[in-house]
Amino acid sequence: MTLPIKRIAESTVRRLSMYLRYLEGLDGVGQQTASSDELAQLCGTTPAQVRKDLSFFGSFGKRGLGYPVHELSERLRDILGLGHAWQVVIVGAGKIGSALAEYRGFRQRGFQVVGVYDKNPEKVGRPWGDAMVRDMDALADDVKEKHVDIAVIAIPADDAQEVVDQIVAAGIRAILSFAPTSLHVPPHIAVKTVNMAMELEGLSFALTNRGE
Amino acid sequence: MTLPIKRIAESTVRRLSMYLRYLEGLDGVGQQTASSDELAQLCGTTPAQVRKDLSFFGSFGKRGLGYPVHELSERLRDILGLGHAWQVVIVGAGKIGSALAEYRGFRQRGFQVVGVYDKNPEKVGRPWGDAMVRDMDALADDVKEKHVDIAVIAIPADDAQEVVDQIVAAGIRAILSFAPTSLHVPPHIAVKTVNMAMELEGLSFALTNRGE
DNA sequence: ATAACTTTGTGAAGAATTTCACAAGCCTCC
DNA sequence: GGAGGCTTGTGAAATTCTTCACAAAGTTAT
Repeated sequence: MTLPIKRIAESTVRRLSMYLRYLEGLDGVGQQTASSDELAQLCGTTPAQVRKDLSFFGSFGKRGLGYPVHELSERLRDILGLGHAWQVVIVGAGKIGSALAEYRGFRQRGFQVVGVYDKNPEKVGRPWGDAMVRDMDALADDVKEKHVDIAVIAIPADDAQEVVDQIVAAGIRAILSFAPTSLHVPPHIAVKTVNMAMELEGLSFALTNRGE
Repeated sequence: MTLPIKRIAESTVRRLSMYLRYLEGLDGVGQQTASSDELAQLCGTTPAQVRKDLSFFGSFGKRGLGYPVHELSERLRDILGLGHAWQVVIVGAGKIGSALAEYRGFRQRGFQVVGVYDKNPEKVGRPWGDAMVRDMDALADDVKEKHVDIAVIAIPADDAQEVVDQIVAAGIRAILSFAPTSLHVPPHIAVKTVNMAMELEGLSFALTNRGE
């Protein structure tokens, strides 16, 4: 793969992820090639955007024909690092953690859940898929010993920063947070936050101020 | 409120939502004023960004002093349209829908869940909070009759577009989707999509290509 | 083999967003 | 009431991201 010299925009990465999803769909029904125009329509973007995004990483298409569906899928999986078997822990055994556990795409894509943690004694010890819920006290040690890559934070906002500090100290490398708070971490840690309140309020704003 | 002449960037709206969250916290502990610097640190952004964001809507601060916490909270609630009692339906009675139902901030902020729908006959009729799960067939009619504003889509990607088409025809105005697919809607409909796979793959990318 | 058609890859232009930097305003203290 | 210290509000600059537009290259048909 041509290494990205420039910093790649987050929006580009998000779109790559989307291209991959649709390419896999096309691959599944045996389609051989797809044009930037077709991908753009599927993903709700523009052909120029598709071509530009892909061009950061190399030139994968054939002029006059489009992109080879199967091969581009593989390339995108490489680019996105989906070849690895990332070690994931889920922190918080509530509904959100539960929803995540149910989510198939998780394991399918190489995200391997190696532990679920909760501080509530009633939940500790309960079965959870193949494993069981462990006590939060064990989290930091486990992260260190098992070289966990990613932690999914599904606990209340007030507890989140403290837990994050612990697992950062224990060597976590990336965090996906569902806690409605901004997390402070050292710059080498990758963080994504999904904030439902923010999304809803974005809709509320759109409904209120539309037509402007 | 000074009406926004310019189109307001989505990123700005997201930050407004975050400012509001922290301002409410400060208000709760009786803090009278907050500077753009303090807000920026809390929210993980820059003071200039805070001031610029707020300046789109008016000038709420006092030089030398900062922003009045309580008053700015109220203004932000107005701006974000959180005075309304938005009517919300949840489509899909699975784990994600369930997690949403559990989410307090929902009702707190004026989002009123008036119905939960599922096409699975086993789930239809089950209790759900105060109400019960209704059959998906009733969704479009209910949206029309009850003037539902927002639909939360928590069903598989393959079913999502069809349902969305129905409720758009029935007069829905905004959609929050958890289906990992891009939804096609007329331009006057507000749509937000939360895509867990995309977030995880963003982290995978960061872990793979960091240090560049 | 040629012509007509399609589609990529990409500099350059354009648009959007963030950051800078500083004048103006408000507060406090003496 | 004047000086000193903060902090806002905001044009302008810088940066980032998207769109344009077209040459180059491949395909298909004849």
